[in-house]
Amino acid sequence: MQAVPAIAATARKKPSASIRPSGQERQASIIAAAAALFAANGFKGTTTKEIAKAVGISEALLFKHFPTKRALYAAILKEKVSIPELLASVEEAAHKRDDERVFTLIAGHRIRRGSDPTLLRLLLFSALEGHELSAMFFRTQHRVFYDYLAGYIAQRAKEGAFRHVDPMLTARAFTGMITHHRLLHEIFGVPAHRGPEDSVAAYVTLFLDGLRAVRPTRRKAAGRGAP
Amino acid sequence: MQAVPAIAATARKKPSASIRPSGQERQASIIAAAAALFAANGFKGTTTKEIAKAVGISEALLFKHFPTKRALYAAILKEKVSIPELLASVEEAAHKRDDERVFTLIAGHRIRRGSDPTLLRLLLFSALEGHELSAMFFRTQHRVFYDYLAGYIAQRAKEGAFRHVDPMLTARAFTGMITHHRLLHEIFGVPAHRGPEDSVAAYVTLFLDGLRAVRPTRRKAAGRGAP
DNA sequence: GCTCGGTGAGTAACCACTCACTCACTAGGT
DNA sequence: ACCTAGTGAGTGAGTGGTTACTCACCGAGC
Repeated sequence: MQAVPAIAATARKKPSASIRPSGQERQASIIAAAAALFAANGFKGTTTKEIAKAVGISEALLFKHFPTKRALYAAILKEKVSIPELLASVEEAAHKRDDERVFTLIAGHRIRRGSDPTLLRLLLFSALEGHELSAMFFRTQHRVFYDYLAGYIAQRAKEGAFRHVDPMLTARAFTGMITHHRLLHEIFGVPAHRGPEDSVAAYVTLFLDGLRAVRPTRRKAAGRGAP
Repeated sequence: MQAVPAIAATARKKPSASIRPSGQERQASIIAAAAALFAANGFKGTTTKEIAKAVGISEALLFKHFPTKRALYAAILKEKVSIPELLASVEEAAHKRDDERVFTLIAGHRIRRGSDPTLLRLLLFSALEGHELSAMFFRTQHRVFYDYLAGYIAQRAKEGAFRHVDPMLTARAFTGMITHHRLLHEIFGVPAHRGPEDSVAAYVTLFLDGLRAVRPTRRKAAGRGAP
């Protein structure tokens, strides 16, 4: 719904001192404006006329840069959706067996990703609308992310530091804890309960303590009374 | 994308023994067919022509039953999205302080909800596309669900059974653990790791142990070696 | 003078929605 | 028993507006 007037303003027709932007500059400004619109309204909900207006150019020029609407959409997804660069620092922490740091790094990364509403909406829309690139992204993301975390959990369990849990289930559970909060807020409009970053420590502590806990002796119904 | 031929078949023109369906029956069959299409392709991605074809009637008749496409969509959301009936059994378990049962009931309910792809997609699409009813649903859902769970966690912490955690954060974390798994599978096409129901126990154990754990003595980097 | 950034004015297809109309059946008067 | 007026289910053939995309044509700078 929301337009992107800031971008359009940089490209207005000025009869005097006309610094005509190069093809690449134009392409970048088109992608920026279109990404915002696609994120807000989805692929079907966005018209090429709207995009052209937001950039400040004619529809015809839009089709000089991208042969079809779908090609523009694909270019945006390809640009926005990149494999994260977090693995180096995580691997270092993992080598040191610094569980807190491993989980904190991963949680922080997820929160940062989830806090970009444009990216979040773009990804959800593309998945729901069944765009091929979205499926590919998740396959890749899955490999570098969930598989790594699951592997770490399995290793720590073997070393006796964690309880014996299902590693992949646990990796997904941890990720879900983080992203659900962001999803509720960014997509469903539920008010944010805390600042995104200062909840990381709380999540990590809660989760790690669960992983490390020695199973308590079965004490069913410990303590009685109305809630 | 997928048509609903079964429904259409019941309403074909048969010169002999023509049992014309009543208005209410028609209305129900329209809602069923349209819900499947809206869930698959979203509001903007579904045409009234497609819906009429799926039901097996003319477009004109569709507009005799629902004044606009939007009204049909609203009727579907209103029907599909109902407040869950789970609170009675949960309250009983909560009164008995049966933590396992409280969390298991809630987890099971979330999984059952999340396992209906039509409902899940309908809800996500409507939230992304900004339909008013979706926001309302989540406000209601939030009250009866998250608030209750957070209240229970706070109470149990006060009684000394749980550690002192942020109750709302913890309630959302638990819910997120459950739904993320379903989201990955149903929306993003990540293969299911386990059957949905048999992961409940694993989640609950992991989470409850985290809540009950006595904070372990700080032991940074316990155990070394390559992963 | 030729390329490149840029456009106004289209076009065919598609969209939600309308209209004038048919058909099968029923209730009631005669 | 028969006519008839009414009713509700149902439709073919549109309507005006919108959509993605095209094309012939500019004007400025190298």
